[in-house]
Formats: sequence, C-alpha cells, structure tokens
Amino acid sequence: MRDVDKQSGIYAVAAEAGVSVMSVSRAMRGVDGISAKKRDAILEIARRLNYVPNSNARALSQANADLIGISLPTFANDVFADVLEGTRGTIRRAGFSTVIDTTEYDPEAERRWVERLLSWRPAGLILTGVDHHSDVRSMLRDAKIPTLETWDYDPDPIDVVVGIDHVAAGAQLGTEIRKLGYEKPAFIGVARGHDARADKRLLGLRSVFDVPIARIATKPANSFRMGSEAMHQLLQDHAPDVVFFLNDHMAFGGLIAAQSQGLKVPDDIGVVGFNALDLNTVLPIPLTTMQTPRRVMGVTGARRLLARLNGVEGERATALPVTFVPGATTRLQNQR
Amino acid sequence: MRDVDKQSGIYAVAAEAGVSVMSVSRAMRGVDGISAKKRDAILEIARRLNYVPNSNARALSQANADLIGISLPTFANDVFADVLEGTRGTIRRAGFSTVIDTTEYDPEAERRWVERLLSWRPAGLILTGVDHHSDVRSMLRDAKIPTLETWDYDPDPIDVVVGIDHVAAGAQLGTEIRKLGYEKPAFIGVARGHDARADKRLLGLRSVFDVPIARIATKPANSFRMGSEAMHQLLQDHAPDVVFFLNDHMAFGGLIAAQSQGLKVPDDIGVVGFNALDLNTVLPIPLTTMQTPRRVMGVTGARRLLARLNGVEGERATALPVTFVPGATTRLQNQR
DNA sequence: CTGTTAGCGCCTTCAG
DNA sequence: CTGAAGGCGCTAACAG
Repeated sequence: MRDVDKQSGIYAVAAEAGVSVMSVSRAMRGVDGISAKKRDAILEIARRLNYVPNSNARALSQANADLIGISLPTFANDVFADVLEGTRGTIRRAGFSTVIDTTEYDPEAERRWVERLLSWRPAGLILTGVDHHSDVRSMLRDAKIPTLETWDYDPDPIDVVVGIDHVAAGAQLGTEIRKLGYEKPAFIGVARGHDARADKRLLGLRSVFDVPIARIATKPANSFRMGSEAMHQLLQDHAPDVVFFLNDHMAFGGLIAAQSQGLKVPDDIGVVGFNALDLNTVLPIPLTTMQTPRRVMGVTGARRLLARLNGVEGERATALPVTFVPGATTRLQNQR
Repeated sequence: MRDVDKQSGIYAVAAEAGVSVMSVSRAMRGVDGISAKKRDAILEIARRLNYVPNSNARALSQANADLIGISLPTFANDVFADVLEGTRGTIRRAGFSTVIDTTEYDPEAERRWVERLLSWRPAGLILTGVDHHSDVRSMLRDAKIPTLETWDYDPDPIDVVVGIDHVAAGAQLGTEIRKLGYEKPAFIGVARGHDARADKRLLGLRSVFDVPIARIATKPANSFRMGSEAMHQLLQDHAPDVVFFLNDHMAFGGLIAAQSQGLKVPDDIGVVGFNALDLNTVLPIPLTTMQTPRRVMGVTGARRLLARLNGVEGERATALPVTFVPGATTRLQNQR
C-alpha cells in the first residue's frame, strides 16, 4: 500500500487540493473526465507549487508517443540547418517534441546515438544520410521504430527516405559543366569516406568526364579556409580549367584564392559549388552551383514520417530533383 | 505479484540467461557484484536479443544524473555553434549526455523548453543569454537544478554565468572606432528586443558617441542579404561615415552593398562587424570586427557547471574579454 | 465526474 | 556473489 501523503510530485498536489492523484493527472493533461472548476483549482495549485510532471514516469507508464530524435552530422553547416528547419517545424506542429544531436560524420558516434535514443523509447527517429554503422539497420528494424533518412537517397532504406540522389546530382552537374566546354576538371573536398554524399557526387562527376579528376582532400576545418588552402595546393601541381567544390562555402574560399593568384574567373578557371546557399545572393560574383531543395526535403520527410507514425504505408524512397544554377564563375557557353 | 516471465526488457534477458534481473542489471551497468563469467554470458545474450535498457525506467528509479539540456537561440549562426562545440566536448568527456534545442530568440519558447527539460529531471541546464521569461528564474531555482548561462553576462545570474559583457564590448568597440576619427556612426541590426545582446552593444556604442546613432532594423532572414538590404536602405536617408553591424555576416552583406553603390571602403565609409568569424580570414577585404572568445567561453562555462554538479562553489559570474580586430574596412588612423 | 488498483522496467536495499 | 521484495511517479482500466 502506498503512502499517499508523499512529499513530491503528483501526490503533493493531490494532497494540497484534497483530491485524488488521478484528478491531478487528468487536470495536468487537459483530458476529459474532470469538472472545469476542479481542474482550474488543481492547475492553480500546481502552478503555485511549481509542479513539473515527471516525463520519465509518464513515459514509463505509457508508450512514449511524442518524442522524435533527430541526428545531424554537424551544426556547422547551413545545409543541415535548412533541412532541420523544415523537419522540425512540421513535426512540432503535429504535437511531437524533438531531441537533436550531432555525430560529427562519425558512424560509430551515430550508432551510439541510436542506441541512446532507443533507450528513451521514442516514437520515431530521423537520421541524416543512408550510410550507417552496420548495426544501425538491425537495431532500428528490430526496435520497430519508424525511421526517416534524409539528405541522401537509397532505393532500399531502413524504413523511409526522402533525399537527393547524389550520384545523379553529380552526373547532372558534370553534364552541365561539360556542355560549357570545360575538359580539365578537378575536385576539392574532404578526404574520401568523411562525407559519403560528396564521394557520391564525385562518382557522378567521374561518370561524365573521360579524364581523371584530380582530387584534393583537406582536413576538416573552417570551410572558407579549407577551400582557399586546397585551391592554392591544387594549383601548385595541376592546371585544371574548372574546379568542383564540396560546397558553396569552400567554393567561395577557392574563388578568392584563385583570384589572389592572378587567375581570372571564369576565363582562366571555372569555380563550381554545391547547394546554392544564401551567401550566393550577395556575392559580387555569384557562384555556379547546384540548388538543393532543403526545406522541401525537410517538410516532405517529416510528413512521410508522420504518416508512418499513423500507420499509413506510402512510398518508401523518394529522390527530390536538384537544379543547376549557372553563375558568373563559369563561362556562359562553350567557347571552343 | 510479478509475472517474472514477461516478454520484454530485462526480464527477457534474465529468463534467457537463467539468472535474476538483478544480475542482468549489474552486468549491463558494469558494476561490481557479479562474476566475470556470468557477466559475459549475460552481455552476450543481451546483444543477441538486441536488448536496450529503458532510460525512462532507469531515470525513474534513480536520480537522472547524466543528462544536461542545452538551449540555443538558433542553429543558423556559427557563433552559437562555436560556443556549443566547446561546451559539449567538455561535458561529454565528463560522461554526461546532452540534449539540444533552439528557441528562435523567443523567451516564451525558452520558458516552454525549460519546463519540458525539467520534466526529464536533468542534472543541469545551459541557457544562452541572461534575459529570460520572468518564470524561468524561479522555475530553475525552485527545481534546484544547476544552471549555466552563457554568451551574455549578468552580475547576478540564476546560478552561474560565463559570457561577455556586451555593453562594455560595445563601448570598447565604439572607443576604438572613434579613435580612428569616425563621427557619424550608424547601426544595423534586427529590431529592438529581438536580440538582447545586440541591444546592449548598441547601448555601449551610444555611451561613446556624442551624436545619435541611426538604427536600421531588418526582418530576421539570411544575414548576408539582411546586411545588404539594410545598407541600401540606410544610405537612402543617411550619410554615415561608419556603420556598425550586428555581426560579421551582415557586415559582409553591407560591405558589398556599399561598394555596389560606388562607395569606397574604408575611405568613404567604414564597415564594422562583430564576432571575428572565420569567413573573415579569406575575405579579400578583411572586416574590422571584434573577436569573441567563443570556444573558450564554452569550455569555461562547461567546467564551471561541472564543478557545480560536483557541489563545488566557485565564482558565480565571469565576463570574458573581447579583442578589437582592425581590418581593412576602417581607416588605419585618424586622418583629420 | 471521481477515486481505487495495479502495474510500466529498472534499481536500491537487504537477506541469503 | 546472488536474488527477492518494494518503490520511483505516473496513468490505464476499472469501479463507484
């Protein structure tokens, strides 16, 4: 038998209000089954006592149906922030609360994150990318937790995926650039394996050009500086007529570096980014880049996940289109 | 009486291993009181069954001593990401796990966040800034949860604070700029009340200049574009000789805008940012700005909080110094 | 509308 | 070293 006069939590409020704990529980949750008068009195007392319900107890006594975990590679990239904005807004409006964490592009860290989150018995999970630690897939399928993968694309996702086919995007970008007459491409990004999506885009690029593509890898650091330093390094040994960058930030750094070496852009060398960041809209020389539908991706993905949460079975894998954005850092047309 | 053969959780593992749940509990936590042989056998079975302990149950049965909540205004700002990096790294290495969320500069959203986090009974909380919803202070003090405030400074924090005195920083910046002979300052930022720190810096600036400082407020959007648009707007009605911006991003946008109107920087007009972002290191014209010790702030704050968690009483309020960084967007010296 | 009862899954305590 | 009993704070299900 329980000590009904315990000092803490719902019992304290119940004692103070002279009602049962169930009435307090009903009042706090705002569910039916309690008179308005009693509810108001209880809420008033709860406020006075600074009572905060214990989510752990609540989650334990019923299926925790309102928590969604989101994992990103990093916060230091506007790209993920954009997707996240779309995702979170949609999810919140549906009444779920979110928990966010980053993996710093480390699959093992992502595995630990999945484990930690599963221990909270969330309603669903959102992962960035489709390349995970080998345990992750079985952990998630075993736990039967609806899972959304975003940003990347895989025809056979863990559960559902809404993203971009980066191989195709790379090929599309390469095709456009090649049309402009460029034939000595180079690629600047982080080392292979550090960014699966960039690796895929390079794969796509390589499928388009007949020549090998020089690849300069940099240590992860500030993107602007990385782009700048890698460009200097590249130009020591190579004479590319166009350089593809991992993203717009690095491309911008590379652009400045090329100009500081006296190269004329786009006449001497073309510079191509990826992502069409807002930075671009104010640059004196707008970058040639690829527009990725980040907010739409976030919203679409969130909706797909919410549908799954409601037991609706829909399309499992969706690849969103990307758009070539010609800027002033590449030639306007083939000038050969 | 309990059904000992329940299908889920620790009981399933115990049944499979032919031991009591306590042995499983001990094995999973890696605590003493169990033979190595039995522990290994249990762990093996747990892995095979994909057993994930239920954190809710764990947190309910004991004080949840390893969760720290972190709240930021937004993810769309490198500044907070830098502080966060320092904070999280330090906290993680100490064995705590973190939960992060954003408030979008909305005090009411922050209040809800505090409430939600308190419901999880965390070990500690980290808030950005010192200006909160009026309830927050009492909620946190009442819950007796160690709380760190960062980025801003207040001599009487909720619990402990490690940050920057933005009024003093504004005054310091204004003093340096005034030394260079500028006398018709303007300020470009978001509307008053949307960024308490920026308001404080403007206060500091105003304490230095004798003349009124024109203030252009923009709608929150992409910083580069905001800076650019506000600069155009400013130049329609005013003829400042120096413009202070909310941050480096906006300053960069403003710089481009000024140049596009044919103004020479720094001869016709000075442009001043805030934060000394890495962007600056590759810009063809480095911005005059203020260096803020963001990573150090994060690390120092985290250490202070960890000390509090261990019951150590130390300094409650710490203001970190900021450094003036003269760039090429202001004159080198007073030329009058 | 209101209250009582019996767990949710785990860990602390204490006895073997 | 091992296990049985009870409780953490809350809510579903049932009774009044």
